[in-house]
Amino acid sequence: MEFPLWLLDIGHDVADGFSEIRLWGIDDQGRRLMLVDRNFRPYFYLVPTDERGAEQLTAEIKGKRQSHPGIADVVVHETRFFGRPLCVVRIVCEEAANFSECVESMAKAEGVKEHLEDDLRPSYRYLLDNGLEPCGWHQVKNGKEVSRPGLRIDGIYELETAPIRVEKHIAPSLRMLSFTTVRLGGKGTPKPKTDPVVVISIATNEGEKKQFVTENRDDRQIIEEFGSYIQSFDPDLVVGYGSNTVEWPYLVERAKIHGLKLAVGRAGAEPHRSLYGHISVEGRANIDLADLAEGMPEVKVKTLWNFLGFLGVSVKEEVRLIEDFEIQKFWASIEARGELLEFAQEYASKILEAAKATMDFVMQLSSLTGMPLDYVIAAAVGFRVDSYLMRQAKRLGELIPRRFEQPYIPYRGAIVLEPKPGIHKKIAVLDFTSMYPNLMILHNISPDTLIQPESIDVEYTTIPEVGHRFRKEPPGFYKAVLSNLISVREDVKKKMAGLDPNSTEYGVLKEREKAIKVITNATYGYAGWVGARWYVREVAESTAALGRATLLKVIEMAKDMGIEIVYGDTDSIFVKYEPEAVEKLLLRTRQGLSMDVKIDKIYEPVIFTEAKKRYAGLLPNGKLDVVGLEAIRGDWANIAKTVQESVLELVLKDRSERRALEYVWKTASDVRAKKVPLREFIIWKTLTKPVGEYEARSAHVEVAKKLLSEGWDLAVGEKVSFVITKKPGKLFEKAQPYSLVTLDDIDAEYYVNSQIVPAAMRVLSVLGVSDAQLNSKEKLPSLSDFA
DNA sequence: GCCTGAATAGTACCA
DNA sequence: ACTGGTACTATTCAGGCG
Repeated sequence: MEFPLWLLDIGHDVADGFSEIRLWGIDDQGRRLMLVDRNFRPYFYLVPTDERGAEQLTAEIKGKRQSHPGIADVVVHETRFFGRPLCVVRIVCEEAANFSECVESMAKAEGVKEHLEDDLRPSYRYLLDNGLEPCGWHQVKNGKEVSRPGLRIDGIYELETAPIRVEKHIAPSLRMLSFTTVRLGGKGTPKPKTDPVVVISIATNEGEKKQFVTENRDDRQIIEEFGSYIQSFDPDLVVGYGSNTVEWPYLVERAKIHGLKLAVGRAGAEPHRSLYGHISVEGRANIDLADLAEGMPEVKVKTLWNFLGFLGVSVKEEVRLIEDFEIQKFWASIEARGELLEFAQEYASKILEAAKATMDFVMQLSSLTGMPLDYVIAAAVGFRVDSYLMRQAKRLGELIPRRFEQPYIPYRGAIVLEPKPGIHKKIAVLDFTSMYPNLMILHNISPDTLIQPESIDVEYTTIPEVGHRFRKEPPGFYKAVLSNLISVREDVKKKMAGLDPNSTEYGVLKEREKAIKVITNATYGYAGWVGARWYVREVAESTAALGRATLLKVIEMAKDMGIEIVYGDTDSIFVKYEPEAVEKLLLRTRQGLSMDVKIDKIYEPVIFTEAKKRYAGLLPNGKLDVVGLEAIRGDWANIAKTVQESVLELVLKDRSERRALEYVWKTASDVRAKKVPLREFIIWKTLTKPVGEYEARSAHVEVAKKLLSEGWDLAVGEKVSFVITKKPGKLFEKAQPYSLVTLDDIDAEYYVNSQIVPAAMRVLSVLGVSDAQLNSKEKLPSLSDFA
C-alpha cells in the first residue's frame, strides 16, 4: 500500500528478536499509524592508519570474521572528512543490541586510527540515512499491513523501503492534550514517596476539560483514570509546563508505589527518560513548554504566567494565581479548595493555549534541524545546530566528526564603542545584516578551509590581527551550509510575499523563517563552542576579527563623510541621522565591504550614560526602547524598574527632569508609608550552582539554604525570590523568602537607597542631577525651568 | 578591632 | 549545555590606624 505520512515520532526497539525502527505518524486521512522497518542495520566507520589503507584493513577484518561474530558486512567507503577525500571502512553490524561491543572491539583492532559515526543513535541514523524529516511529509511505498494486538493505533505497516520525503510543511491537525497536577505535601516540596497527587487537570484541543480529584489522599484511582484517559483520547501531543522535571517523574513513581503501570505510550510503554533530560512517551510527542520558555530571555522568571504574558495569551482575571507554598492552605478548607481546583483547571487550559501559540515554530525547528519534535524543544541551541549540521554533512557527503573533550582557549571578540553620554536627537542605528554568517561566507571561514601553518598550496585569505589563513576555494562546509540557509530563507520570504498574511501557509512559512534565522545566527557561537562537533577555535576567532575590521571600516567611512557617531556595538553604529549622508554611507559600505547594512531603527531621542551596553530611546511610534538598564533586568525589584521606566519616559518624552524627580520622591514616600504592595519588593536571582559551592555569602543563596532546609526543592538554574527586611546585619542576613514576611517587615530604606535611587540616578545623573538634589527637595527650585 | 579602598564573586545583560 | 564584552552590587580581603 502507498500513502503519505507526517512523521511525529521515531523509536528503536527489539521485538521478537528483531531490531526494528518504528516510525509513528499520521496519514492524509488522519489515521494514526506505526510503520516498522526491520531492515535497519547499524554501522560505523573505521579510519585506517596511513600505512595500512582501507583495502588492506577491510581484507584483514574479513579474514578474521569469525572472531568478530556481530559483523554483517565490511566495505571500503570513499568519502570526505573535513573537506579532504578519505577512504574508510564501513562496518555493518548484525544487531543494534551488540553495536557498542562491536565498536569497542573493532576500534582497538590493529591498523585502526579512528572510529567515526558510532556515536549516532539508531533512530537518528535511520532518519539521517533516509533523509526523513520529523514534522515533515513522506510517501510510504509498499507498506504491508500487519496486526499487533494492544496498540493504540489505526494501522501498522511493515516497510520494505524507507519512506521518501516530500516538500510540504503544513502539519495535519493534531490531537493535543495538556495536563498539570496538584501534589499535596507535608512540609516543603511534595515528595512522591510520601505525598499523593490530589488533582490531575486536563484540557484537550477538542474542547474537553477534565479533572481527576481524590478526596482522601489515595491517588491510585486518579492515576489510573489519567492513564486511561490518555489512551482513550489518544493525543499526538502531550503538553505540560515542567512536566519533564516534575509531573512525569512524579506520576511514574506514584504509579510504581501503587503497583500500577502508567502505560500511556501508543504501544503500551511507560514514559521514560531520554536524551537531553526529556521524557519520551512512545508514539506521541511529549512536550514540556518550560523547556521552550528556558530559551526565551525576554521571559525573566520562567513561570507559566510570565510565559503567557510574553506570548500575549490572556488569563482569566478572576482566577487567582496560587503558588506552591499556598497549596496546603487552599486544600485544607472546602471553599478554598474550590478555588484551587479552578486554578488547576485554568492552568491546564493555559498550557494548551501556550502550546497552540508556539507549536508551529517548534515543528519548523524540528523539521529544519531533523530532531524529533519532543527532542528539539528540550535540546540546547548548540545541539540543534549540531543536528542541523549533521544532516548537511550527510547531504554534502562528509563524515560526521565525533564530539570530544578539548581544551578551551578563549579568544578576542567584538568591539564596543564608548557612548557619548547625554541625550541625542535623531539617531539612526545602522547595522550589518547577519554580520558573522555573511563574513564566514564572504571569506570562506570554515573548519575545512583552515590552512595549517606548514602547508600553503593554494590561494588563501589571511585574517587581519589573528593571522589565520583560509583557502578561497572550494567553498567550505560552513559556507555551503550558511549560503544554503540564507538562500532558503530568502525563498521562504518570497513565497510569503505572495500569500495572504492570515492564511495557514503564511503562518507556517513565517515560523519556518524564524527557525532558519535562529540556526543561522547561532552558527558563529556554535563554531566557538568546545562541545561542537565542528569546533575549530580559529574559525570563531577569525570571524570575530573580521567583524572588528568591518566595524572599524564603517566607522572610518562615516568619519570621512563627517557623520557623527555616538555609539556602536559589534555590528552596529549609532549615527546622527541626516538622511542623504546616511544613505550615501550605506551605499558605500555595501559596495566597499560587500556586506549588507541597513537602518535598523531611528531614535527620536536616545539617552546614553557613560556605560556601554546601556541606553534607552524613543522610537518614532513613541515606544520606549530600553537596553541593558535596570528597567529590563530581572534582578531588580519591580518598584525600582518601574521608577526607572517612568523617569526615562518623563525625561525623554516630557523633557521634564522636574517631574521625574517628583515622581521619585513620591514613590520613595509611598514606599516608606507602606503604600506599595509586597510583590513590588521581590528580587529574583538565579541559583547558578549548588548552595554548598558558593564562596561568598549572598542574599539569594542564604534564602535558598533556608528554603532547602525547610524541605523545598531548588534546582540549580532556578530563580530564588527574596525581599530585604529590617532585620539587622549584612544584606544577606536581611534577605527573607517573601512568603514568610509582611509589608511591615520590609526595609524601606534599603529599597529607596539601594534600588529606587540608583535606578533613577542612572538616568538623572547624566542630566546633571546630583544625589544631593535628589535627596533634598528644598534645594531644587531652578531645575523646573527646563528651556 | 575598626575603617577604607581594592579585589573578587556573582549575576545578567548586549550583540 | 553557542561566543566574548560589559556593568554593576555586595562581599571579602589587605593594609593603615591607633
